[in-house]
Amino acid sequence: MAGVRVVVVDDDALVRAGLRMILGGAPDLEVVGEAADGQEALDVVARQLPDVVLMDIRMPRMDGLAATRRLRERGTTARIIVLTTFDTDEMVLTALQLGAAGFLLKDTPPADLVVAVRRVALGEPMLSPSVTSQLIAAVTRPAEDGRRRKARTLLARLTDREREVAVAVSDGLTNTEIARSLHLGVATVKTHVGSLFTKLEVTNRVQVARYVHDAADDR
Amino acid sequence: MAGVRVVVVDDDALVRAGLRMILGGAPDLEVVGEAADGQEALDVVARQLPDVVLMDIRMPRMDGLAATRRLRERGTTARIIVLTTFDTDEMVLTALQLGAAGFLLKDTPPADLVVAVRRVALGEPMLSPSVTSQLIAAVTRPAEDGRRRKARTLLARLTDREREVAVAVSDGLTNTEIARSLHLGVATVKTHVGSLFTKLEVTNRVQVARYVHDAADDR
DNA sequence: GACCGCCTCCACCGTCCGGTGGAGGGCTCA
DNA sequence: TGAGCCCTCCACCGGACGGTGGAGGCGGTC
Repeated sequence: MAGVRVVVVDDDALVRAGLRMILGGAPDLEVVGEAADGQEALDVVARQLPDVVLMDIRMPRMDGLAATRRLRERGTTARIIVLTTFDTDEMVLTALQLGAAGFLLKDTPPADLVVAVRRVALGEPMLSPSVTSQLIAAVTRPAEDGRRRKARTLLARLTDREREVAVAVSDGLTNTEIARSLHLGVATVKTHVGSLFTKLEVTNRVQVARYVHDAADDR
Repeated sequence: MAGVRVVVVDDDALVRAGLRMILGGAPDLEVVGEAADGQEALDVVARQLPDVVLMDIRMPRMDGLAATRRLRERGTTARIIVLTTFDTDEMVLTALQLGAAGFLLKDTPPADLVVAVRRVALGEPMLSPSVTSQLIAAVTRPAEDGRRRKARTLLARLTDREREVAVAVSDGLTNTEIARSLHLGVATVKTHVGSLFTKLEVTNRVQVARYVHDAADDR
């Protein structure tokens, strides 16, 4: 198969040279371009259409995150690996939300860097261990959990039909609207809603909505 | 340095044998115990005090997730790698919340498996690429955001009093209860609620609750 | 001082909601 | 073949909700 075409973006010429040397050592990788800031990066990527972009964050003119956003907006097919010295929570989440496929620290061993480029080129993600840890921490977040778990367990006790009705209720539909949307009689809907009140131990539909939101609510 | 002591937990003897062979091939790894279900795992881990536990999920008697929870509750120092064939969203999150240090699919190449055990022994996390992807997806979630922003801006347009009422409404209080809790007449509450409907462009209080939840909702 | 927005409250009225007590059919499982 | 659960639907009723059109006071601003 053809080699993986890589563009290196970093404001430090030494870093670029280092990366070029590391990646050049792998026969299946080819550095097809360099850029010293985000602005240049946009041009080079547009010209070279690389498979992978190694993108520093801290750069003059346009930083790596902004450049990543721009590239994504332009519908680039290049996978972007953000490469930086620091890994603040903010940055990691932002970068991933902007569509970065990888997030590596600059202390990544050369061999791992090569592996990362290959993997990302194949569409797999690649994160440094500490970044993975942050992600886990962000996802785990035991907060709220009490209420959320309670909501989940209570909702789990509902029958399928009741759960459908509960969701409809929490969407703000009236009984009549729910009946229409589920192809039921209004009386049936009322029965289900009544069961919801009993099972969830609430007295009105807003509280049902609370449960549904708590249970679903993101994390 | 001393070798990494590993316990293998899987109900399939063939799988255990395979893992033993793979890990045994690495001079710095040593399989010091096996278990065929979660219950056994607790015993073996207590006796061997391994550095790393490779834990299958689907097992009779006690599954891997329950065993992981138990081990953590007992304050084990062993790092646990969950090893499974499937990676449903639920499982991944649950496992990580229970304190698993790794989550690998059973199709992980032997070499990667060895690397994973070493890394986890050092306290680093190790996830299969597809698991990492799920995590990123869970964290990214660009959805909601639009709705959330909209909710925030609309709520910002409310007067202070209206916002108080909106919150009360979203807590599931009736107009009468809101009146009592804010020391107002019921008529006043009704007026405010009416304004809420107009300003938020909704027709009932459940939808008001949605806005409040969307705007406040955690992250 | 006149205007304007916010807060407070009132009356009226139709609709929807929530509570109660049913009934019949389908399903599974003992 | 019952018993038990779920789903479907009915009737009745009081109270809560939602819509409309007000009124008065209070604090700003032009």
